[in-house]
Amino acid sequence: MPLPAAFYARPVLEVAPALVGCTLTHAGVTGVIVETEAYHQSEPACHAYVGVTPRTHVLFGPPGVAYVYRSYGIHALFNAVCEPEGVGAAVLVRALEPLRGIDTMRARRGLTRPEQLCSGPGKLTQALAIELGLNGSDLVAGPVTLGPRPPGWQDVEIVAGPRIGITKAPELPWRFCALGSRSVSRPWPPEAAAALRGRAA
DNA sequence: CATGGGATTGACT
DNA sequence: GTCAATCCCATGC
Repeated sequence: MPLPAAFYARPVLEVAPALVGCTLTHAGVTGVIVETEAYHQSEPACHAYVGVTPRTHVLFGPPGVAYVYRSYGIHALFNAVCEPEGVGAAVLVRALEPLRGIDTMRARRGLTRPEQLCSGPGKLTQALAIELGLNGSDLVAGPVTLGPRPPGWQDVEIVAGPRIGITKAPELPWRFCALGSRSVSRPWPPEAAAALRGRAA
């Protein structure tokens, strides 16, 4: 069963870490989310910061809807719209661990190693065949759906750090990663690496 | 209507 | 480490 729309109708800073460990499914393949970032209209790194425009109106619409946009003219980036209707906010999904349909992902990406198939926001949309036409689509009815944490991911440890690749509001620790995953887009913040070293091997 | 800047990736020095 | 590719759209004249 997909996550219900009410899951997304909460503060984006609650939803972003809650989505780590959950599944993302489209076009025959599924991955487990291991990295997310939160974006909110109150801070300038968020596209919704400029208010309602043709580009951002999906962000201000009902929660539980996909926001897909083109980055650097090349890549599609996938977000889940959050907060009640009228508030512009979304969670960017930055990395997955492949779970089902790995050979399909390999064919789409032209790569073999599982940890490289979805280890970045532009990579996972390629592996899942998520394109701009899915902007505004319903994440409960599909075709893109998110599901609850599968077995083995119930108690995933989550670490927070600064967001990646932005120039505005870079200080906010609004990036959330599954501690220990090798499929994240960039290494964890230093504190997280220290936490990893501190645990039993 | 012209311009400039990205929530990135992969190839190359 | 550096850098180009490539396109949508917000902004300003």
